[in-house]
Amino acid sequence: MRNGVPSERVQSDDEPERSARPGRRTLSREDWARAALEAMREGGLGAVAVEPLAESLGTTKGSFYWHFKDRDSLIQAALERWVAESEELMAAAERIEDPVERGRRLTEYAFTAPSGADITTTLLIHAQHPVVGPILEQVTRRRLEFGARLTEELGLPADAAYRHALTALTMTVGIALIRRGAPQLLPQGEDKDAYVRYILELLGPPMT
Amino acid sequence: MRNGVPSERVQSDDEPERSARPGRRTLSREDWARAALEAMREGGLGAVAVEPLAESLGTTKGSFYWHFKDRDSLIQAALERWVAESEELMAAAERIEDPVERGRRLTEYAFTAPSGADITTTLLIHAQHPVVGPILEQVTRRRLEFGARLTEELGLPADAAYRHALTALTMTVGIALIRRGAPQLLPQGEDKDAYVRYILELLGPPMT
DNA sequence: GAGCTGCCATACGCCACCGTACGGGACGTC
DNA sequence: GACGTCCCGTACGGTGGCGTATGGCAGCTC
Repeated sequence: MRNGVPSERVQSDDEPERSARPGRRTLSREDWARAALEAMREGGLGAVAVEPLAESLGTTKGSFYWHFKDRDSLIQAALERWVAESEELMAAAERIEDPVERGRRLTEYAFTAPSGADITTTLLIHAQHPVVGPILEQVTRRRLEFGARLTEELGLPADAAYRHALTALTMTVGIALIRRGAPQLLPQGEDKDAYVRYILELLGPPMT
Repeated sequence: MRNGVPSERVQSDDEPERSARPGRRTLSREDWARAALEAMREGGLGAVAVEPLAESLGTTKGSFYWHFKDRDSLIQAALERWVAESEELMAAAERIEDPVERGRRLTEYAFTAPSGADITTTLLIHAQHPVVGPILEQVTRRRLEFGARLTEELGLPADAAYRHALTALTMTVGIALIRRGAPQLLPQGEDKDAYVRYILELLGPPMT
């Protein structure tokens, strides 16, 4: 979903308008929310700043304050998109029949996805923010329950399943943070694959 | 004016002067560094801000810029204290004879210490900062080597030992972050003890 | 007791960002 | 072709932080 011109009409041909707003004349609330979420992935919550975002969208604050009450409501809108994405992801996982394969794929995804694919870590960092905190908790709780339920299907009792899901979350978050801040410390190249396998083995078969 | 009497002399008896500067007349560079490190533990790197810190020390920026060139050099000084603390901690651990006991104690400490005891997670968050990044990497690398060496003493080959140390770091960091941002998701009360035991078991006996 | 030095207070300019006020262009509608 | 609505540009004031300039007081030194 690149910024594919949501409600556009003509844009006869090429003029790229030299700004980050290809041929559009007006921006929608969703454009702002999308851009905010993107900025958040790349630069954290601090990058969700009205003026810089306006600049990168090739417009001004005037546009922003037309669509939004204030910065917090932009953050809210961006995070609502994220919530939807998260739900979608879980729904997609649900469509994988074999629970073992399902678990393997999810775990592998968590540890190999491009850094910035998921913003849980970023949000955890800013969980004190009044908008971020509640949404983060809600999403994370749902994910944990999802993971726990999935693990129960593998035959574990409920409490062990929750512990397992929590451990997977912890590892995911920890690795994401280290990858962000000190990637030199993580195994590189071929060692990396071995390390991922090691983690998958550590978390993968919850036969405890 | 009106604040805590900077140039006071006697302070006849015990009154703690209600400001953060009990009976002292002048502040030292070390006072600033100490306060900065403390602020960092509690409020992250952002809390290491000259004017607020001055306020909380009962003084003004004038003092600060007498002792330091700029904010970065304060951060540097604070982190140097942290480096020393870290070395000290490892030296203390070295004094525990039995390697098994040593490992157990270290691991337990890592997962039960009061939140904010170690600022690794905080620093990881701000690892892009030119002063933070290098120091963090240096300290973390030394800790990983320390942990790996310790694990080797338990009989593991070098690569497995490093992986183990890295995993312990990852878990520590992950838990610290979740504890900071969404502690409701972690087991509370009595479940908590069971969870800690679970983690210790997961990491503890590296018999792989 | 004059001066020198160490330490601090205060005021200032600068920057980045937030939010508001208000004006004005573009476009559909009649 | 006037008008209203939608959307945006721009200027302004406010906040919080950084760094600088400069003045001044306290104690010591002689």
